[in-house]
Amino acid sequence: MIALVDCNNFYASCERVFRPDLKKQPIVVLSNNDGCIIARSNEAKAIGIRMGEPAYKRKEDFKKHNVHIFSTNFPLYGDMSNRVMSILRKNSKDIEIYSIDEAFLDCQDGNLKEYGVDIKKKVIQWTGIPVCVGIAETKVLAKLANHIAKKHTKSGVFILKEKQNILDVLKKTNVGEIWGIGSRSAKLLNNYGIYNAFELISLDESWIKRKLSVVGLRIVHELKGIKCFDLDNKRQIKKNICTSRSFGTPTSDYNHLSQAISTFAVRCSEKLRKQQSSASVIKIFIYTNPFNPRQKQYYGNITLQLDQATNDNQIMIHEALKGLKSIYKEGYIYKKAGVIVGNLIPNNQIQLNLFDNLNNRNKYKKISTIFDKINNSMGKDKIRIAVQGFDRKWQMKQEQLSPAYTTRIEEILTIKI
DNA sequence: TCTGGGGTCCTAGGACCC
DNA sequence: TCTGGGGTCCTAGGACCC
Repeated sequence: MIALVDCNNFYASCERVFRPDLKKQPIVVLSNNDGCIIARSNEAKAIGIRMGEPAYKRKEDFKKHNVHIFSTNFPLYGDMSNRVMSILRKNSKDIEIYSIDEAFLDCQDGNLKEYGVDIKKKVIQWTGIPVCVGIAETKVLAKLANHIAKKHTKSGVFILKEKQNILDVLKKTNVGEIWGIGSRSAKLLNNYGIYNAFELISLDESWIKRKLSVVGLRIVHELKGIKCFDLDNKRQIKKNICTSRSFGTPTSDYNHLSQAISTFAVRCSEKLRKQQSSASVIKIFIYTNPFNPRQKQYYGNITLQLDQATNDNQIMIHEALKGLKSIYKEGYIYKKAGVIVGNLIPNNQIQLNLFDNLNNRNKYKKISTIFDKINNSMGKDKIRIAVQGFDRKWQMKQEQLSPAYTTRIEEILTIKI
């Protein structure tokens, strides 16, 4: 059996752990740049605040209902996530950490209800984060079970096992609510008169394959209790890595862009070194604000092949700026920029280039290692390449940032007794 | 009237997830 | 004034091979 443990309103719950005064209060967490609403407490959901809405459109509701607003605080959420996951790891045979706030657990077919309740109790008691648990035979069904646990149970635990029970649930599940069926596929199915999961699994399989490809067919199999997705416990190695940001203040200044792009290139290199791989291609993009119809629009992007796969700060900056130079156009107001590195190769499998004209790669490598050492202990970008800049006028807005309670010693919680 | 059969690799675009 | 960031997988079609 597979259990899906999913944290409730994760980011909002993280903020609340350290602000017990906000119990039962509406909370929202905003995306980078304080742009969109990306997490809501139950109270905020009840007001009708939707996921992904631009925050400025809800300003009045925030005021009217006294909604507490937070900028994203990823160091905090990442750390809280690690705490939750370590508890789950200790309480299961095998675990797949699927995202920052959910994990699939391999669980014995014993007293499942007791198991789920126990996990839920431990996590809330040891971290302060409420979770729900759904248990079933396949991942897709476990997802469904979790959904029911969240919406329709008091205990926050739901076991989806008996055949008749499953069919009843499928009849009440809209196709769009199934994990892996997105809005496009849901619309397509609706057009053919298929509305719920039971109707979906009753269809001819060759038709499903034709319309929804093997991806859809696998989902249908999983709904029928046939396992197609195994627990994946070692997917840490990424195939692409991206660092991109919207700017707090849009800019047309080339220097701002080069500061941003070189900083993103360094971020990508750091992520590469962390997973011990190197990139063979790098893509750079810059674009104007697509939501502003009165502005001249431009989307510039270029992909560069590297002579030899690398994860070095300086080489990556060099290539990124070469790319930026070729796509930059004067007279546009840029809102967002980013760097994507791809064709990632494990460091010990890099193909050397016969015509490599960079004969001091080892020296660069040592410098990057030292950068990591200093920045890991002293703070991000404490030591940096000059072109990354110091004034950082383009940096994102985070006006409602909560303290990094668990990862920065000077921001640790003070308790008065 | 009528033109084979069997492969690989790469890329762009679509669909999906959190 | 004001709209996030980071991923994965699959397919069709092109270009190529014998």
